[in-house]
Amino acid sequence: MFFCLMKFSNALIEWYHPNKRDLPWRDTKNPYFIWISEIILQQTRVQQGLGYYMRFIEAFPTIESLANAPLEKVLKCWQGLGYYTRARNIHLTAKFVVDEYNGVLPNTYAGLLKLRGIGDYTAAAIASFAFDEPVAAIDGNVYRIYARVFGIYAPIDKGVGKKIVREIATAEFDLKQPATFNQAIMDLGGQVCLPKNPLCESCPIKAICYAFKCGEVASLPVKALKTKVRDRYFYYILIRYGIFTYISQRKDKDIWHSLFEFPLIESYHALQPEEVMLTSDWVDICGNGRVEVTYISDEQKHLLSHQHLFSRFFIVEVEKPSYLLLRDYTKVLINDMEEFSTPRLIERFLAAEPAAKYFIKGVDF
DNA sequence: AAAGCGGGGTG
DNA sequence: CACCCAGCTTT
Repeated sequence: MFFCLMKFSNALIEWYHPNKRDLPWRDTKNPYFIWISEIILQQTRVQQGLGYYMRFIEAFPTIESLANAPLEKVLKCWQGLGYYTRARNIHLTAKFVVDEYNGVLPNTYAGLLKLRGIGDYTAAAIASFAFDEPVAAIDGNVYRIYARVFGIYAPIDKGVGKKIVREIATAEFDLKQPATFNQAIMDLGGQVCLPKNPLCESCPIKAICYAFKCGEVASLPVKALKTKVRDRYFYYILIRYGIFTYISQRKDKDIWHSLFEFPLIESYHALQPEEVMLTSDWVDICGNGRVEVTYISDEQKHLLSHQHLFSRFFIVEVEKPSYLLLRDYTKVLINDMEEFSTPRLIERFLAAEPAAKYFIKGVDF
């Protein structure tokens, strides 16, 4: 048994040294950089996170610079990455650490775990990478690898399966090289033990892998939870009031918390453009004065993992802003829109030809 | 324990 | 189309 336990780590780390990915957050022991990288990489592929990481530490090279920045600047840096609560929490925690801990991040798993936005995995990752604390970091890769290697059929997205994997991960963990072991097993998951069509022939631990030996690779790991997808219909009103438009910031308990958007009419079933323009919301937003609709976009389909959004953009010139716009929305220069963090859906429309022609530059009549 | 939260890559 | 990604927080 002991022999078997040692073999896992040895084979893994022997594979890792010549095959490790060269990633910028691996060149440092700076806890701040490692923390930022781990938050960015939550539910995010390394390839997608790389550019964001480089831009983020360029914009906020120290925890103090992050703490002192306005939230809007942090969100703008996060634009397009998704799970925007991460950006809010990273900012909250930076301020907290600067105020309460003199700018020094906790140097233990237990201390890190108390911070907002840092859960079990992230605390273990930072503690092992930055401080060499011997604690197993268990992410999606690790669940998959142990479920396959040890033939765990308990769903890894439920309590029992997680508990079993945690026990195995603790037993297999290499106490002598915490950082290397955690990096190595995640690299194996990211490069070899892939969710679909894993490269088993190139795997350093295929000889001890239950799933490989029993032909169960495609059936493991087991997942129980299904995310159900909801349809929503978004109709955005891009007001043109001279060189100004109106925007608002999204509330919590919904998608895109804290991001900026145009006045929105939401429906739970599809509406034709004419129907949108007959709603009371339309009247409230556009007012009773002279209104000219200069552009109506095609329906844009925007897919989130848990919602399907069907949306349309209306560009509307108004003579004077409605009471609702004055009361509930912020007047901004159209040319300043790029300063605000917006959902990808809006970012894309603003970057497209119709917006430039009908909204940003205006219409010649 | 389960649901909610983005966006993009991949087969 | 479904599934998944260096998960966390709230309910």
